[in-house]
Amino acid sequence: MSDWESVLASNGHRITAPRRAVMTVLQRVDVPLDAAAVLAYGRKHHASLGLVTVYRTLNLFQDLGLVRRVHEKDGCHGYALASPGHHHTVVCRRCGRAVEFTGCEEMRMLVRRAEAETGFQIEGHMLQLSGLCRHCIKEMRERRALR
Amino acid sequence: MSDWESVLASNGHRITAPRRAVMTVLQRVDVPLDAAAVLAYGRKHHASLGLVTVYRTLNLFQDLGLVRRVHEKDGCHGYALASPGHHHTVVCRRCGRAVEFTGCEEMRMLVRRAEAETGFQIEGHMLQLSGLCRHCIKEMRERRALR
DNA sequence: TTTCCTGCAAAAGCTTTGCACGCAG
DNA sequence: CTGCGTGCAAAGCTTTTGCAGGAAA
Repeated sequence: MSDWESVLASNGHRITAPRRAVMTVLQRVDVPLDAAAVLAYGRKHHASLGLVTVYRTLNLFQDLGLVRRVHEKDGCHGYALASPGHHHTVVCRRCGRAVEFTGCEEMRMLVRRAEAETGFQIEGHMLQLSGLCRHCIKEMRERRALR
Repeated sequence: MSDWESVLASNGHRITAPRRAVMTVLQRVDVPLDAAAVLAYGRKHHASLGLVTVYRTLNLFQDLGLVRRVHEKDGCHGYALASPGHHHTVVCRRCGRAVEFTGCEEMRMLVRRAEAETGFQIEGHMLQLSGLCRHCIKEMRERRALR
């Protein structure tokens, strides 16, 4: 039984074909997908998959912490696999690839300053970096070389 | 002519009553508001304000950098006034108040590490802190004292 | 006067609900 | 066997588009 399956089972949820299909899609694609995209890819694994089930499954997975919403400048409805625990996302501005990384000790000073400046008692943060992924850096370099 | 009015004017947009109403609302409230909320408050300043105009105005203001979308765990459709330039938001998890603060020199090390770990060439970031505002800290302290 | 802007109505998306059937446990 | 999970249809929301009248510059 894989990791996510035991999370489901131990919370009293069943392992079903649609849920497997959704999880497979998210595991194989590292770009955040919206519900419609999960449906499209998911049907390759479970032909009768329905959009409603995709929504319900994504919501369930999100509640269980298996999946995470990725916020983009516009329309923040992307879902991506979530590694357990606190972590951050790096999104490629060109192709949309999203990679996670952990650790944020470096932010301690910043948080302290923000508390002093705003009077807030800070408990958490959401950090998302954006830039170009390895792949796109290479492609842009090659394209430039052609000229 | 106030600051935001010159931004509009210099970009070839007109200063109108609905736009003034929307801007007034955002200037007076420091909680991120969605379109419906802007409409409700805005009607106190311009009774005939319509929802469609609110959407169009918020989109325009966003394009001009006058207004900024605030992302929340669920439903990221809050709009708040944006100070010019790069800055971050601190949101109160209890009352929703949002305050901005600037500066992120402290993140340089983190960004460097993320680049090394992910292979991305990082260009920007979106940071949002959450916690309790001064106001809510006080209220919770008082409530606890009552028991 | 000339456009741009507005508000209404309607369309277009996106997400959730209701319900009967089917399958996991 | 039981009852959770599924898929369809339809409802519910949020956001955008089309259009004619009205106001800013």
